[in-house]
Amino acid sequence: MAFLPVAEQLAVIRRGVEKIVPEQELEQRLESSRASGVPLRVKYGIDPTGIDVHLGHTVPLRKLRQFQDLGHQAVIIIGNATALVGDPSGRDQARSRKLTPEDVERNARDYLAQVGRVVDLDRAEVHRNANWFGPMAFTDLLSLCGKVTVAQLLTRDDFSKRMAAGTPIFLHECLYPVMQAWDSVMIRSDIELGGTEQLYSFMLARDLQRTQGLPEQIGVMSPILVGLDGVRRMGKSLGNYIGVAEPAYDMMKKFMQLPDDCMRMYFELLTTAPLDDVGRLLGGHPKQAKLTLAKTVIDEYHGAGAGDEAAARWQREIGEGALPEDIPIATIPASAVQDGHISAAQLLKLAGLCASTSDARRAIQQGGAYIGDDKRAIASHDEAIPVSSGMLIRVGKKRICRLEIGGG
RNA sequence: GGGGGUGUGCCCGAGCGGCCAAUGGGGCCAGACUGUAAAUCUGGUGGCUCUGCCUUCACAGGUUCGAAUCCUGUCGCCCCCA
Repeated sequence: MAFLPVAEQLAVIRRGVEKIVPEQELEQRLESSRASGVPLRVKYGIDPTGIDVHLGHTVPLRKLRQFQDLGHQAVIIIGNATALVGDPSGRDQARSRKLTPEDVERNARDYLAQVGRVVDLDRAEVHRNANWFGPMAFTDLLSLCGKVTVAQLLTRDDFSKRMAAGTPIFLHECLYPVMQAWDSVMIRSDIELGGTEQLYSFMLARDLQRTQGLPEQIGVMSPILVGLDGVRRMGKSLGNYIGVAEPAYDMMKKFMQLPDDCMRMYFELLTTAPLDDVGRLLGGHPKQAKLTLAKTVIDEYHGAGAGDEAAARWQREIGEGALPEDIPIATIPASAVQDGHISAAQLLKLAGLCASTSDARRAIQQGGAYIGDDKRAIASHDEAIPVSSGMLIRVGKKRICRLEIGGG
């Protein structure tokens, strides 16, 4: 296939990209690729530790797809070697559940299935880095380490910060960037995609590629997508993410809770809407803009029309306070009911709306617990509530269930 | 190998023998307001058979009428020396 003129390619590539290093080389590389008709090899790697792909991951993934659509070769690295050692950033979790090779492989497959929603896997190369790290002898590893100095490692932002803060840095974590860089050597990447925090690893890859007599890769770095809290990066452990596999309505609810300030970034990184249009939209009512944002992204993952449908439901249930479509059923044992009554705090706890009776007492005391379709507030924790199957119980705005009185 | 620090509730961080279920901040929850945004205000944030009782301050022992606070040991982390 013929490549688009370089200027047009650059326009696509630059959108939503924070940093390209080295900037000038990208244009040259695109020129020579177009002249020779050889696609560039565009690398994106991830460790299959967790399995929920969220919108934060899709930022570089979308970029990868864009490169594919421009006719370049996507190369996905599954870090199944690195994943086995344990994720350096989540130390507590890494310790509590050690991943087995089987876990990692299952995660990898699961992960690829989700990635397929963004990237065209039929046109992508997929490599597992255990293929080259597995057979590597210890002496090979040593010689690889011989190419990197500790001072270099410490220039990394996160390491130096942790040094300063006195938090532990484990030796194997130091090897992470080295391994990642070696991946680039092995697959001969021309371009690597990732977040800006990857700068160090990307540059290290250039060093290693140079020593191996290979062309040096260019880093194309996306900004970090902030999560739903609008402050920290989107991440699974922070619980502030929207997963690509989530139901449309769940996505909708989460989008509508997004702080207004984040909308521009989300539009730029998660949609292809022309930025001029986005600017106009953001000039209007923020709620309208947010709806548009949500619908655009939801349509992408759930098909055209899914966004409108989710938005309509949101308007009904949240905007107008109608009852949710899917109210969970909470079963409480008949033995807990006496003469058709049960004490309020017990009820909330047994129904699973409150974690403990103490918690339930607090909720009631603060006027946040309601019963019945008319949302009557419960007055006191020891109030005897007449219960029957089918009655509604709620705590706050989000916790709701329908009661079912079971046997036993 | 030696020496010195440090370990508190979801997180950060006070407390350093009784008045400590433990100050403060963040987060989170509930109420008001609202666009289930932000900002703001109020209250809450170990458990229970709740005017009281029980279990918490790395872990295990000990000293005391009484310990998160003192002692001993174990473990983790940090720093310095070799």
